[in-house]
Amino acid sequence: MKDSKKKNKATKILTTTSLNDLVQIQKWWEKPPEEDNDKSDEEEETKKWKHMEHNGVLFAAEYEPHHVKIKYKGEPIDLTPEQEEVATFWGTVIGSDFAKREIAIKNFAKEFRKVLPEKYKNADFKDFDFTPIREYLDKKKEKMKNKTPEEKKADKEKRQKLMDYYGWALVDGSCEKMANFLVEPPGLFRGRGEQPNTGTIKKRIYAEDITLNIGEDEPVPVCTQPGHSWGEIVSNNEGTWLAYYKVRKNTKYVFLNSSSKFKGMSDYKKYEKARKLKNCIEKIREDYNKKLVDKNMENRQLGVATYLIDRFALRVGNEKDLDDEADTVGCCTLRVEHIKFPENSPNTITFDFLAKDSMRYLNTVKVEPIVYENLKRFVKGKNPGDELFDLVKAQKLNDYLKSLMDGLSAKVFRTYNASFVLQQQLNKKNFKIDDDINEKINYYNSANKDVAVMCNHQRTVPKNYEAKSEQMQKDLQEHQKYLAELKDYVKNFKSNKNKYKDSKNEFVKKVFPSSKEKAQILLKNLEEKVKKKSLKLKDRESNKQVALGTSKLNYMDPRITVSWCKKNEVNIEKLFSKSTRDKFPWAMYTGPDYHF
DNA sequence: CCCGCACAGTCCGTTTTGGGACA
DNA sequence: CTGTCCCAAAACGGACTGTGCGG
Repeated sequence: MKDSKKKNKATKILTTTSLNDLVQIQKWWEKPPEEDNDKSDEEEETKKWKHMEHNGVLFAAEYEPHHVKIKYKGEPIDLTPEQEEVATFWGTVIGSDFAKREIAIKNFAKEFRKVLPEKYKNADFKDFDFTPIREYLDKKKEKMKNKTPEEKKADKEKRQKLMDYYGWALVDGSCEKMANFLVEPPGLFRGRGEQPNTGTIKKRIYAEDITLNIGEDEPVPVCTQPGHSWGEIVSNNEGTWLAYYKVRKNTKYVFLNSSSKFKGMSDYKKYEKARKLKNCIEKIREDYNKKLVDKNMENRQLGVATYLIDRFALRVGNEKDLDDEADTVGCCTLRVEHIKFPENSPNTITFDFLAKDSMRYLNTVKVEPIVYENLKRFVKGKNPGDELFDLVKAQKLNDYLKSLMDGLSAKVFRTYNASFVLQQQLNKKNFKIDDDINEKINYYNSANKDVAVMCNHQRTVPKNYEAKSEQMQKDLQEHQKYLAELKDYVKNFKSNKNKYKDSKNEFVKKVFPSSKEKAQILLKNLEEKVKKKSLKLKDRESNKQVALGTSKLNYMDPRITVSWCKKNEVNIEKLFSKSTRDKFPWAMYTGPDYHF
C-alpha cells in the first residue's frame, strides 16, 4: 500500500534520528526579513514553506466507564457509558465557582437532559446528585498522588515519549517544537464572563474531524485512533498550521511553538512595524487631530476613535455575534452606556466596559477639550445601548490607518505604546553597576507594570492574598525590630551584652552572638534580608491585580529588555524565563545601546 | 546546639483553550 | 462571511521555600 510506505518514511525521519541532530537552529535573524519593498517577492511571501512533515495529532483516550451511579431523588440510577461520561463532566466541576454559575447550570442541565433516558426527560436538574462520582474522582486523584516514585517516573517517561513522537515537526530542514498536539479532550465549555455557551458540552473529536497539513510528497502520519482515519490531508503552504478541527463554530489549529521560525519572524516583524509607527507617530497624530474638527461627522468619529486607540491602548473592537459570544466591546463597538462625563471635572471621562475576556476596563482620564466636546456630541440624543461611534466600524478605521502608514492597524498602537512606555521608564533611571540587583529587578518590574496597567492586563487576586499579606507584614515588622536591636547590640557591644537574649517569636529567631564579629556578619545578612522582604512586599502589593506576563510576552519589544540587562549587568534569566528566552532568540544578541 | 531532611504549602513557569483582530 | 494567526487569563503541575523534627 502506498500509504504504509509513506508511514514508514515518517517514522524513520522523526523517530529514528536523534532530536539533537535534527534541531539545527536556523539563525534567520542574522539576515533579518526585509520589509517587502520589492513587489515581485510578494508571491514568495505568501508561500510559508516548501517542506513540512509531522506525526499528526494525539487523541484523548477513549472514555472508560467507572460504573459509579449518580442519584435521582436519592435513588441510584443506571446510566449507559455515554450518559455516564456526560454526568462525569459535571462531577469534575461540582463545588467549583464555575459549577455555581447560573448559565453553566442551565446549559449543562439542558445537555444532560438530551442524553438521559426518556423517563427523566422532565426531571428537575436539582434532583440529581453527582456527589458519588465526585467522591470517586477525588479518590482517583488521591491514588495518583500517592503513586510510588517509580510509578511516577514511568508516567513521566511515557509522557516524554509521546512528546518526542508528536511534539516535533520538520519544516524546511529544521526540527521545530509544536505548540500543541493533543486534541482538546471532551468536556465542558468554559466560557469567560457571560459567555452564552458556558457549560455546554465539547464533543469528542475523532480523526475524521481532523484536517492535516503536510508537504505535497510527505508521508501521511499514522492515525492512532483505532477504527478511524484522517478526515482530510491537504498541502497548503500558504498557512503555517499543521492541522485543524472544529469545536462547534470555532476552528482549533495545531501550530508550531513560539520558539519556531514562523512565530519568531512574525514577532520580529511586528516589533519592527511598531518602530516604524514610532517614526511617523507625530505625522499621524497631526492627521487625526485635524479630523477632530472636520465638518464631516464620520471623519470626526474616525478622529476620536483613533485618538482613543492611540492614547489609551484600546483594542479596535470588531463586531460580535451575541448569540454565541459574550457581550464585550472594543473602541469601535463602545456604547453610550460605557462612557461617563463626571460632573465638575472638565475634560474628564470615565470608561467602564467589559473588554476582551470580559475584563473590566475602568479608567478615568483627561482628554483634549476638542475630544471631550466631540464625545459629548456623539452621545447626544442617543440611548445608553446605542453605539458611540455609529459611523465608524473596525474595518473603516483600519482602512484609514492603512492610508497613514503601510501595514498600520489598530493593534500596532498597542505594541508601539507598550514598547515605548517600557523604553521611556527604563531610561528614566541610571543604575550604578554595583547597585542592588533586587532594586534593579524591582525597577524593571515597575516599568513592566506601567505597561500592563496601560494595556489593562489584570489578574484575579488569589484567594488567600490578604491573609498572606498580613502575615508577611508582621514578619517584616518583627525582622525590622530584630534588626534595630541587633544594630544597637553591635554598636554598644560591651554595655549591651546582657540586655539582649536570644529568643524566638512566631516569625523570627533572634540571635545575639557572643562575639562582635559574628554579630556583625549576622547584622549584614539581616539587613539584606529585611531589604529583600520589604521590596518583595511592596512589589507584591502593587502587582496584586496586575498580570505582567502578557505584556512581556506579546507587547514589549524584547530587545529593550535584553539591552537594558546588558547595560545594567542584570542576568536576563532574572527577567525572562526559559520559555520566554526561547521565544525571543532573535532578540538575545541585542547590544547595550539598542533603543526602541 | 546545629545540621540535614522530609513534608507541606505556596509560588511561579508552562500549558491549555477561549477571545479577538484582520485580510 | 471565513480563514488564519495573535493575544489572554485561568488551570495545572512542578519547583522552591520555609518549617519542624530528629539525630
